[in-house]
Amino acid sequence: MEFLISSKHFNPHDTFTCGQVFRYGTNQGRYYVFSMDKYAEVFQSGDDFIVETSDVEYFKNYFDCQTDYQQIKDRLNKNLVLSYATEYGSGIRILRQSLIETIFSFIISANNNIKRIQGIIEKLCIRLGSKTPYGYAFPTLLQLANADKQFYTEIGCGYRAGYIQQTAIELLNYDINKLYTMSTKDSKKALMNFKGIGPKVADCILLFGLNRSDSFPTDTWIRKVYHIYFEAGHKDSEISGYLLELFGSDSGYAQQYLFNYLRQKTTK
DNA sequence: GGACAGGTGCGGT
DNA sequence: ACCGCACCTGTC
Repeated sequence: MEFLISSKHFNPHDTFTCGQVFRYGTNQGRYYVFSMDKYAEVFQSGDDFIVETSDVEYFKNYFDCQTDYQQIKDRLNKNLVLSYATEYGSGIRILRQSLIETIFSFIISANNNIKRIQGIIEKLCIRLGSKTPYGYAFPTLLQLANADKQFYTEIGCGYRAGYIQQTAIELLNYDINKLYTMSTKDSKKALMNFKGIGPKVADCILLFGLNRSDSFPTDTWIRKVYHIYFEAGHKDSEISGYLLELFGSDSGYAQQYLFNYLRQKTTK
């Protein structure tokens, strides 16, 4: 089965390469992506992209199809830097991902590079996840909690091995649904009680796993953006607070456009 | 071969 | 609260 997304505010390259997701790739001109135990392929057809998947409803939500990106861009474009960034990454969508997958993916991402993160997550899926018709699923919480620390070391998690193992076990006895109903601020505090989740990782989980667009992950790239285009010499917590105030509930979108803008320009 | 990666935990003020 | 520092390890 398949459905269409207009290319006006979407393309898979912008969306997948702006750092929010790790299990994607290209094959013969098509993009493919995994999410938990689900899978989709994306390819262009005229002015649209076709999403081919066995779970249409899941991926319509995943690709944030009910959000009006024109309105978001109109608001953000009042800021000069953002007007360049939204033009540059016009096809970015914020993916509505699974909470468990974002929690563990972003613990792994801390002080790590994307290539290595992808390798670790792939091994994680192959060795712990269930087999599906198209590949291996991201492990369930139970599968993650049943693996020991040595396993996580073996697949290359380094000093994060203990964080992952501990957090998986603690989450087993935690009512994860609370995170959906709490305020963004309280959810962030709750997330930061788990090992391996600091302010940056918590913001990523809020934005990508809990759909809280009123969070602004401040990483090395955003720090650079801020110091180049906004002001110099501020601490992370101040940067995050300032940008959050500036962009409000559009913060998450602003963050992705800015991240993409600087990273693509400086790594090419 | 050393610095770098989408930071975090920990101990010391 | 707010620093400063050590930290696994593949990749360049």
